[in-house]
Amino acid sequence: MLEPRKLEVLRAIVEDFVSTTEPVGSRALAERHSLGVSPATVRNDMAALEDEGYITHPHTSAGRIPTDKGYRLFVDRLSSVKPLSSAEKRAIQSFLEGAVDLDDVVRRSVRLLSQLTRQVAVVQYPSLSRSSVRHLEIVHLAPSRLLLVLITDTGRVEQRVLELSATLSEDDVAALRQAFGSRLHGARLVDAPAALADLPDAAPTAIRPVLTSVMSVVLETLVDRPEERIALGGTSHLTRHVLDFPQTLRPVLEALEEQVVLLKLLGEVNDPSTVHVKIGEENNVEGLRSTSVVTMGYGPEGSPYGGLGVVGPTRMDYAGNMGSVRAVARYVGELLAGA
Amino acid sequence: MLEPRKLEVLRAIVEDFVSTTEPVGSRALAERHSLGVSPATVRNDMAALEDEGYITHPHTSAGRIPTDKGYRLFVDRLSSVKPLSSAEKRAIQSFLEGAVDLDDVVRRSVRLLSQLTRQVAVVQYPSLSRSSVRHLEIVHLAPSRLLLVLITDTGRVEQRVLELSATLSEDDVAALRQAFGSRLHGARLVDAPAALADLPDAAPTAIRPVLTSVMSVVLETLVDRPEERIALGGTSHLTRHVLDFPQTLRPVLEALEEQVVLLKLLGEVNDPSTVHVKIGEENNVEGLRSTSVVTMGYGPEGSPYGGLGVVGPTRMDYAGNMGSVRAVARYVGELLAGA
DNA sequence: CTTGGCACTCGGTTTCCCGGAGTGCCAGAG
DNA sequence: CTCTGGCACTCCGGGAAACCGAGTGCCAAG
Repeated sequence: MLEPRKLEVLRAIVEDFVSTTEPVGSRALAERHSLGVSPATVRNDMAALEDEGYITHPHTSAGRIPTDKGYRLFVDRLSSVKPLSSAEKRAIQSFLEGAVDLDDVVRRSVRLLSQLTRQVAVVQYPSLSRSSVRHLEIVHLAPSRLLLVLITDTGRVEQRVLELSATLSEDDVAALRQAFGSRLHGARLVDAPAALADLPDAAPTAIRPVLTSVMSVVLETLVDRPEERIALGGTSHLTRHVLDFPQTLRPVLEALEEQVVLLKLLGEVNDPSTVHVKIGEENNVEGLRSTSVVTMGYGPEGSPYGGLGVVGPTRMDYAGNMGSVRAVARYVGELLAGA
Repeated sequence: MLEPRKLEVLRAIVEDFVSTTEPVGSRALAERHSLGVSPATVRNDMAALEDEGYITHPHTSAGRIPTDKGYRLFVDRLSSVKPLSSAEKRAIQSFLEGAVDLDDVVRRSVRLLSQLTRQVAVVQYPSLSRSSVRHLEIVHLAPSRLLLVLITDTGRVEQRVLELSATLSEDDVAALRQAFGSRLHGARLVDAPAALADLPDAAPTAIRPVLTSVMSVVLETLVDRPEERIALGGTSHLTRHVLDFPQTLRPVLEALEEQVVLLKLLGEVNDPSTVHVKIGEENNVEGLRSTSVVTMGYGPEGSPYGGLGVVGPTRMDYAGNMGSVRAVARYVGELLAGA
């Protein structure tokens, strides 16, 4: 069942099919890969592989193509992540370093990934909930109007305007600024509620009512609205694979337009230690059942900022795409950590 | 050449073709539209319309389809913008009002437009260069590190971190804040250079070097980087029209991925007084030559915030799409003006 | 100017046929 | 027991031929 030659045959089938898009037959296979055996022998192995579910027939008199299970085995045991050339690495680095702000980093990453892999690229903005507060600014727009600006360590900025029932003096605002600033600075967003717990009691009674209403908005912004954003690019690459998507690419495009779906995709496994691959039916997302998804988290291990990856036909260059995803994830992680 | 009946025939052809996607013949046309004449007469008119370039033949024995020129005439003279139902209007309003910040407004507009029109929707973020400063905040992150946060009247936020060679005291920062704040508050971004012109001279010599370097970054952020952003959605609708795009939809998707292209599209005519339509070859953008684009500016007349619109096959429901685009543009304009 | 009639064109569909690629199986050799 | 060559069989894909029908252009008459 795991005889080396059969594995070798499977590898050959995957490689040939990925590069030619055509079902591969025993003769061609025996010729192109120096397996040292005759087509007939290959046929026997193929039959066995088919019995075990690694490959199929589109129809009787056609060559074989890998099944999802076949790809899975290929990814797990037969291929390794392909490192990028040093030229590519340099290109990535310099392209990413040209970014002026977080938005730019994300946009560039998307472009980079989709160009490297020639697939659809997906990049999640650094998650709010896992970041910490670099700065919380409270701006006094008008007597009863405040603007909160939250800046995280990953460069993300969130802002909120809030209308108060009372009017405030500059001193009041300064007091608020001080109260929140001292408690939140450097704190992780998830820890915000704890950090602020004693605030109402500690504050001067005069501003207490205002303070609590500001506090609720602050907490809401920091914690309750883990509104995650996603950037997407390279969808035109999908059209190259029209043949690969039986029911046309409609459902795929639809799925990709759903932020929620993408978040689920990247959220399921976004640990920055290794690349993850979901193949075909393994995807829990209806509509992406005919695609494969290669993802990886970026940022510090254990508390990643977010995830990124590519989506393409199951017939994809796994080794290469995994290499690109890994490389980009690492650079983005470093870049944001250093920012 | 402009006899009413011939125009009527053209209208009928456009309407039928748009709704059926099939070349329309003289018989069907005479039946379905009560023109009061026989198919033979219609044929004569059709021949004339063809001579004048408003319609064509895909092949000898097929019905007629409108040319770009035909659609143009149709849009200009034969159809009027279709107002939305009041239910639709209410839906738009309530959906847009639910937005919590600018990003959300834009995202919702895209979604709204693409759902209303069932086409690809494009929305430009409020242009920086045409907005004015609501607030410029200078935050003292570290002794020699400042964070600038610019908030415009349309709710857009831009931020920049800058490293200084000198270290600053809190008082210095307060002075900077005061210097910039007083001059910029409420100023239009384009007027920023003028507003700041006298600043170096007026400032205390102590902070002058710092001030000029801050100033250059401020100006760069405000003026030199009119980096416009675009949101896009509904691309899956394109797949419905695979038939309409001869060379597959590849080039269309590619064009849509280019921010620059989209900006050009929306930039060319984004005045908020009327809806604009570009049909097929009228588009200067290679790759969108087989599509039509319906656009409109939003915001105050004369100084719009930005533009929005939809992109679809030339065979589209012009009246309906124009109505939707206009309605959304108006609501978005009002919403941002009131913010 | 409009209309009915009519011959003609031509694309789309269906049917049929054939070649070729590829398989599965078997019997013999190592 | 494994590998190999041989061989019959399957079946897709493409090309040719035939057919159908929608639609046109034109003409002669109302």
